Amino acid sequence: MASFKGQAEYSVDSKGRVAIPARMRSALNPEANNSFTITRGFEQCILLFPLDEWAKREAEIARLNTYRSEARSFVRTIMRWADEVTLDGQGRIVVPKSLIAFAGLEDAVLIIGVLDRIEIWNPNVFAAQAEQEADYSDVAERIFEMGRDL
Amino acid sequence: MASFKGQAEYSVDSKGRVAIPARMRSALNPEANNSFTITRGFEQCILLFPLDEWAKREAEIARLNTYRSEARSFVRTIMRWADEVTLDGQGRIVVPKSLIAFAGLEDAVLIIGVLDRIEIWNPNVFAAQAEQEADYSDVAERIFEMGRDL
DNA sequence: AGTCAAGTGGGGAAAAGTGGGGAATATTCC
DNA sequence: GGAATATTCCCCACTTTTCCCCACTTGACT
Repeated sequence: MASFKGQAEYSVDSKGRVAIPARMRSALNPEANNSFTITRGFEQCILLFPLDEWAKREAEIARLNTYRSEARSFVRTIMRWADEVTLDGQGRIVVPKSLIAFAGLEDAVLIIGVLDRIEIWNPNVFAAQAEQEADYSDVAERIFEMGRDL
Repeated sequence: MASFKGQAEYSVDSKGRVAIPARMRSALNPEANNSFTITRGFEQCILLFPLDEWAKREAEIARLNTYRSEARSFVRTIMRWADEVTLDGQGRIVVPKSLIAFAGLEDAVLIIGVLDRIEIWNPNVFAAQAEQEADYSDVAERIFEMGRDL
C-alpha cells in the first residue's frame, strides 16, 4: 500500500491545476499508472486515491447489498463524485470544477498525505474544522502507546 | 530496537539542517536505511523514529476503520505532521519547515536520545518546560510505584 | 605533531513548483 | 452542417527549492 504522509501548501492556477508534492508522487505504485480516482471526502475536502488502491475500494463497494435503500444511496453518492485524473508532465492534476466548488478551493490549497489517500483542502476550511477536533496529544498518545505494546 | 541515549547541543544552519550525533547514528539498525520518520511530539518538540521502528506504528494506524469519523481525523492528524528524512553524507537531516515552526527552532537545538526515538528541542523551550515539571525524584517515585502495582 | 572522526558551512547542478502559449478536440450556436 | 467559441491537453520557460558534493575547523587520540 502506498504510504502518503506530510503536508504542503500549494497553489491552484487559473486552469484548476494542482501540483502533487514530489514526495507523494514517488510513493505511488507503478500499477497506479500515474493516475488517481478523485472524489469528495466525508468532510469538506477532496480525496485522491491511486488507481490501484481505488480498485480495492470499488470492489468493497460493489459487494454492498443494493437491495437496501441506504446502500444504494451510499453507492450513488460515492460514484457520482468520482472521476479519474492523470498527472501531467509537471506532476499536476486538473481538479474537476464540481469538486473545486464542493471543497471551496480558491488560490491556495493544503495538501495532506493520509496513508492510502491524499486530501486537498482549502486551508481556511481545514483550520476551521481542525479546531473542533480533539487535542493532538489525546489522539497521538493512543497511537504511540499502541506502538509500545508490540 | 534501537536504544538512543544522551544529549547534545548542536546548531541548525540556514538550510534547516541538523546533524545527528554520531553516537545515535551508530545505534541505527541497517533496516532503518539511514532514514527516519520525523514528526511532532506531544510537547513542543520534534520526534525522530528510525524507519523500521515507525513501520510498526504505521501498521497499527493502517488497521483503523476509516469509515469512522473519529478514526479519520485521528489518522489525518498523525500523518499530516509525519515526513521521511534521510541522513546526508555528513550525517545530517533536513527538518521540514512546518516542524521548525512548530518546535520554534532557531540557531541552536538540543538533541536528546530517548530509547526508541530522538527528540529535537529549542533549548529555551526545553528549559522553560522542564521548570514546570515536578522534581525528578518525585516523578521517578511515582512512575516506578505505578509499575509495581500493575 | 600528525591523523582521524565529527560537526559546520557553502557552491552548484538538478529537481520541483508555477505560469502561460498554442494546437487538437469538443461544444455551442446560428 | 459549418463556423465560432470554449475546453482540454501537451509543451516550453522561468523561479525557487532541494540535494549532493567539497572544504574548513575543532578536538580527541596516537
